[in-house]
Amino acid sequence: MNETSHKPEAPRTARAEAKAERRQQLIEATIDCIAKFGLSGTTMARVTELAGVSVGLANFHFDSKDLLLAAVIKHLADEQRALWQSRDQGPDRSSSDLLRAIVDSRFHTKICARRKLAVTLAFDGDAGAREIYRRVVGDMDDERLDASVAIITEMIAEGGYTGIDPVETVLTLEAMYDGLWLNMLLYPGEFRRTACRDRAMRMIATLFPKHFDASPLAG
Amino acid sequence: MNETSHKPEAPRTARAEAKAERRQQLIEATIDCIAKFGLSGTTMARVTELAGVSVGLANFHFDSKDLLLAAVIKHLADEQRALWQSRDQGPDRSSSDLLRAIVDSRFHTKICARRKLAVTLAFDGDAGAREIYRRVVGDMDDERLDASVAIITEMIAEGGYTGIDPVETVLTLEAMYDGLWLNMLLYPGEFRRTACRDRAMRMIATLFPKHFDASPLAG
DNA sequence: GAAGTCATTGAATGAACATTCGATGAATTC
DNA sequence: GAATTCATCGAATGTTCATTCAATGACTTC
Repeated sequence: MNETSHKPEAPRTARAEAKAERRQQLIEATIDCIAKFGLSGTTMARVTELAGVSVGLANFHFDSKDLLLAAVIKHLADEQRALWQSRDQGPDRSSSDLLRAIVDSRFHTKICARRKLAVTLAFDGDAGAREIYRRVVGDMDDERLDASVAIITEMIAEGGYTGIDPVETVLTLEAMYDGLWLNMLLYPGEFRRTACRDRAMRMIATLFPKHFDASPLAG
Repeated sequence: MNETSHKPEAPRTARAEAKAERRQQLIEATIDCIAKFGLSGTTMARVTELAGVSVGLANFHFDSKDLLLAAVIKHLADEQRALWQSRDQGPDRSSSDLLRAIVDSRFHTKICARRKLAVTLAFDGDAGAREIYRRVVGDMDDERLDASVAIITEMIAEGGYTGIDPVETVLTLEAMYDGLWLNMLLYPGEFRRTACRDRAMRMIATLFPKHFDASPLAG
């Protein structure tokens, strides 16, 4: 009512607000459904039952199951992007601080919630859904990769490490993060969030001993 | 006919042999189907169409879709186990050789074929299928983990590395292998099998410089 | 407060699904 | 070579799925 913003996403009326909430509610229900039953066990009936609404409503809000799934991915990707970009980027931050911030955002509580890991990896693992997934998430992955490469390039220059290829190193590290995610999902008992984050940092410290005081894995 | 073996799996008649081949053929078709359409897009109709047989036949040989999928997992697991156990374990092999053999078997051509990676990770990613998967594969994972821990424990003793926890290190390395698998599947262009194997070895060399001559990442 | 728009329902629709089964002919046994 | 067991087919069955739609009432606009 009192809002005259140009932003299209700003809800102006009570109805628009309720609509956004409904969409959100359905997205959350879909996340829970995928986490519990897998992508192959996720049906409109189950999703809407979890959300406590009728089957028709989901199609009213998202037009089709595919678009609902795309909205779920987008929601997760937006959350990750927001978390990653909100990291402190002040001009006085050292390269090692920046790298640590990337690791921290990768292993943030919000991101590593079991239900969300389950969804992310479900899309990674399903050939059919992978296409939708990559369209929505690909850009962010590239952004983050570029940022990591820049940071590591700087660290190499600072530390005088020789024989290290920045791109190569970043790809290996990203693979390790992904692998830790997978293991958190598969073996939640042995792979706790903070332990995984520390594991990743320890590996980094071993690679760049001059940037990270103690190298707990090797000393 | 001429065979009087006690082994139940030894085909005695032409019929039994043909039956085993049919089963194998259906398993291969299922692998291709999962790789192409994902677990959620894998139907009995599609599988049997790929195999060029009727729908009824798959149920005749495997009783149900679930049992067919279990047979697929078992087939893949057996292949991995065979490859891993066939590594040279002569008494004169050094600890570093043994560790290298484990990495080699993890990144063997047969294992890293795209269609097989797709299946393995599809089961990892699907909440519903994960249960079947773990029942079949869990044991082998544990075996391999224990073997790795033993090797690394020996390497630590030999090299006098301090502050390294063997279990911790093995879990991190296994996570890295898994992550590299995932990336081979997701980005086959950037992540080639041999490059990934080398990446893993380079990381290991960095951790255990006394056991692996050059440490190509850091020197 | 009247007119119009929007959110919601649940039953209806038709496609796709896993599984069953009788029929058929080929391989095996005696 | 007759009897029997087995592998294969494809149509039939009953279920579950995503999607549609007419009906309803609540909210918004004027």
